[in-house]
Amino acid sequence: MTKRIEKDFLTGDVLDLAPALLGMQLVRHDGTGNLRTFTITETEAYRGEEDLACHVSRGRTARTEIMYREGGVLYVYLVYGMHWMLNIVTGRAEEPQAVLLRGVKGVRGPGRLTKELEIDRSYNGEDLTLSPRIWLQNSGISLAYKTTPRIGIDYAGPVWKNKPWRFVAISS
DNA sequence: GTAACGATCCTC
DNA sequence: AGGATCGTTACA
Repeated sequence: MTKRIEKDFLTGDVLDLAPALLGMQLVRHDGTGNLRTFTITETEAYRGEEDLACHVSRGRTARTEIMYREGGVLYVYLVYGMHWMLNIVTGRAEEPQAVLLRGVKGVRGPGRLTKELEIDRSYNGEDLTLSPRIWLQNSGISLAYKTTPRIGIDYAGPVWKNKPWRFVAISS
C-alpha cells in the first residue's frame, strides 16, 4: 500500500519538484467512495516574483496570496473564462512558487485535466497532505522526461518565456 | 465604475 | 485562424 506524500517533500523547490512529480499518482476520492488514480505526465514550474510568467510577478494580490503559503496546498484559478487550472504550491512559506499540472496519463492539457478530475474553485487552498478527496502518492516509478519552454506565456518576455521549465514524460 | 486580458480548447 | 466566456487586475 503506497502512502500519501507528506509535507516535507512538497516544501522543496519547484524546479526540483516539477520533474519529480512525473510518474507520481494523483488520487481522487469522490463522494460515493470511488477512488480514481492518475499518473502525472506533464508539469510546468512557476517560480518567484521575478518570473514574469508567474502570477506573483504582478504583486501579492488576493488571488496569489495562496502561493505564498508553505508548499502542499492547491492553487486553482480560472483562465479564459472557462478552464480551471490545477497547481500545487511548493517551497517554504513566503517563497511564492507552484507547479502547474498540465497532463496525466490519458489526458493532455491542463483544462481537460481539471474537467476529467472534476476540479473546480472549491479546491483552491485544499491541503494535499490532509484532504480526504485529493492527495498524492508514490508509484515507485520515475519517468524519463524532456524539457521545453512553458506554453501560453508569450507575454512574459524572451528571458522568462524561454526558460525550459515545462517537463514532459517521454512516451514509450 | 470600466475595460482589457488571459498558465486553453474546440471548431472551422 | 478565430471564437467562447468571465474572474482578476489595473486604472480612472
